[in-house]
Amino acid sequence: MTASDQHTRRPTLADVAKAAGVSVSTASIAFSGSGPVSDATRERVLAAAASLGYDGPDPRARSLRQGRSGVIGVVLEGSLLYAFRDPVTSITLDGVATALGPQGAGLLLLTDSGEGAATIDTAAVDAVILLGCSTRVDHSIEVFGRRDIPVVSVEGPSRPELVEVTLDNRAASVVAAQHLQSLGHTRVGIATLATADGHDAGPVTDDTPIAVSVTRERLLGTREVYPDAPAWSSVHNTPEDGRRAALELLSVDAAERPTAIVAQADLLAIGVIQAIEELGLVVGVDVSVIGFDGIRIDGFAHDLTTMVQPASEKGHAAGAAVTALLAGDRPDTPIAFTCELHVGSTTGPAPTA
Amino acid sequence: MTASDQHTRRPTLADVAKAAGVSVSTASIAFSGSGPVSDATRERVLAAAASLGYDGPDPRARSLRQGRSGVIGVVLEGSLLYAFRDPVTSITLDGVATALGPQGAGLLLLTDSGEGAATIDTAAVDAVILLGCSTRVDHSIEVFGRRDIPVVSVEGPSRPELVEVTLDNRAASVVAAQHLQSLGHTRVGIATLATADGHDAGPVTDDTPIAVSVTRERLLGTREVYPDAPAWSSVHNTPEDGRRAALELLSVDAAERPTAIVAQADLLAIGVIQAIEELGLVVGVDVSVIGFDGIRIDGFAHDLTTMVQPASEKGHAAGAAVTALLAGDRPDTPIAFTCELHVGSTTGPAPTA
DNA sequence: GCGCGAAATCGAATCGATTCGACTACGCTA
DNA sequence: TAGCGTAGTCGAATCGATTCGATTTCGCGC
Repeated sequence: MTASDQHTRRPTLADVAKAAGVSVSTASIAFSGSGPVSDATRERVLAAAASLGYDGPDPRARSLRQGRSGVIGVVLEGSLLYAFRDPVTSITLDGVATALGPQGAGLLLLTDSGEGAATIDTAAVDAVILLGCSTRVDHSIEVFGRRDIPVVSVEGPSRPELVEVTLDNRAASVVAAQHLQSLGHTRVGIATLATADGHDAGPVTDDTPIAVSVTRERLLGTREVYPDAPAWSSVHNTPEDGRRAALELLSVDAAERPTAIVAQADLLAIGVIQAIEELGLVVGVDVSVIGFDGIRIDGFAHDLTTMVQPASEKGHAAGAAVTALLAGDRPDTPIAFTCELHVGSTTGPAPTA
Repeated sequence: MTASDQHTRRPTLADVAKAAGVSVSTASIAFSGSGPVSDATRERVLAAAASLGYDGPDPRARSLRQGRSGVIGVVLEGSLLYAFRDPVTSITLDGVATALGPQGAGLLLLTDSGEGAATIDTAAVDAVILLGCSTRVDHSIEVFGRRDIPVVSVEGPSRPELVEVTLDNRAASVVAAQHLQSLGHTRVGIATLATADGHDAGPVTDDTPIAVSVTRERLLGTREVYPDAPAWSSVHNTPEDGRRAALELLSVDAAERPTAIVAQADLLAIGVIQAIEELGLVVGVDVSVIGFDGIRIDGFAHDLTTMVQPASEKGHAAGAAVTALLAGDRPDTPIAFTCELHVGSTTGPAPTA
């Protein structure tokens, strides 16, 4: 090593140790605090570090040696744009962050879509949280299993080796449907979420394969009450897609037309309401609308009837589960959450005509 | 190593190499594709890997050796909850992700708030993108500089060593104010974003120190046209905070009352409108409202007058800048974006009374 | 005054890959 | 047939820390 190298190269712990006149192991201890060091030594090490411009151990080296990176992977369905457009995702993620907060683990965003698939198995994560993913991630789950990386699945795929955080999607959908039933509705239409990542929007029959568990469970719940209800799937959880679905469902003879629409998500419901109004119909009178999620939509004109889910708690539970798993405890699984019916002004008695 | 260890321990590249009867270096090349290998050898290595359940190189070891982790840090202001509640953040982040997409770099979410501060300097990131951060991250920027970690600041702090992606916040705010001026408004109130992370809401005078550059620039722009306009700062960019700000600004004698309110963000504007309506006034008639951002608010009843900013492009530029920096190119800085005035129905002529 | 345990420090092994330089063998040209 | 370039392979160094076991030093009780 020449003198000029010393200017170029970033200082390492070895340089600091040499400058402080101690061994590398002692310097390491002085930084990490694991093990006994005299105050004098520690100060000497820290002083040497400061004068060399050393900012602490290289995280890469540290994580190799310790086998932990301090990073939790969060796998989202589809693109970030659509993932975060749904407030439920943000709120859940915030719950995760708060549960993880104290340790200050970083959250690494990953998606289960095409390109990212290379990354998802490649990332240096200590644990993984799947947020509403489809069966597409099955392969990755196996890889994580072989690597002893704990996986928490929030309303995602179900497998024995992973910890699940669940919502009573099916039961809640039954409650929602019964609410409509109690109002006298007999003809309802269903606006579903995506059946599988990358699939086009279109009619959903009993034979349609559904890879996304949330979509499947909510549909099954509704069909328990309304077995023959026509359903139309969307690609994204957005008002635009909900609007399109509603237009499809409502474009039939007036005699056949649904008097109520079950939307599998509030964002879809917003679009459904928009479509109804475009058709010159009155929401809650001509056509009732019930959503799912219970998000607060700022400045939204209607008080949406919906199944309110505890998104923040869900995220918090997922974060806590990760913490437990990393500590060696295996939490009881599944960790189940339930929804509550909120009756707003978008549902009303079935029109008598 | 005993036989039982082989069952416990995860296989390493060395194990694979031994099983395939090749050297570790050859096995490495067979996996990474860097360097010549005969097809026969590669197949033998891959077969050995498959039979041992080896899923590719350990990312920790790889990143130590290569000095790169494939992870880009994204530093957000405040908590994730509030960060993602603003659609601008999500959209920008998605822009970043698309620009980074092909390489499949992961995005590591970091916040500049208290606890995370330990993490932010500790994370193994190849580059960092600051999204609208305050001066609080100044120390971290220095650390990144010493570590040769490129930093891109999107509407964040400005320093010579970092690449900046900017918005014409000040000029756009002038345009917004001039729009009100052209409508005859003389008394306007300003609902600002947070002046500094952790600060309480309250009046903003010329002496108030403002650590968040976005807040400062937009305020300066408005004050160029309306030097004496009273301003009230919020803590979070939410309708609730906007509503409170509006109630503060409007709770004066009718003669003194602003006929228009400039909100520094659309989410604030929504709350402002809500407050106006609560007071029994008519938006766009009694009190005009202009926002900033140009987000589409699903199902929102009003067509908000606002300065539309290219959030996605901003994110994309930031991602592209990171890519360039990592490739060794230093992009021209700052990379500047401009806003456009969208005139909706929430602004109208100043009341003549 | 002797011995013992704890505190402080050190040297060396280790984490699991990538990469560099060296070596072999082979095919091609003159 | 001698010479040369290249594809293929290997061994060893390296990335920068943490951690284990050993060694030294010191204080204290008996």
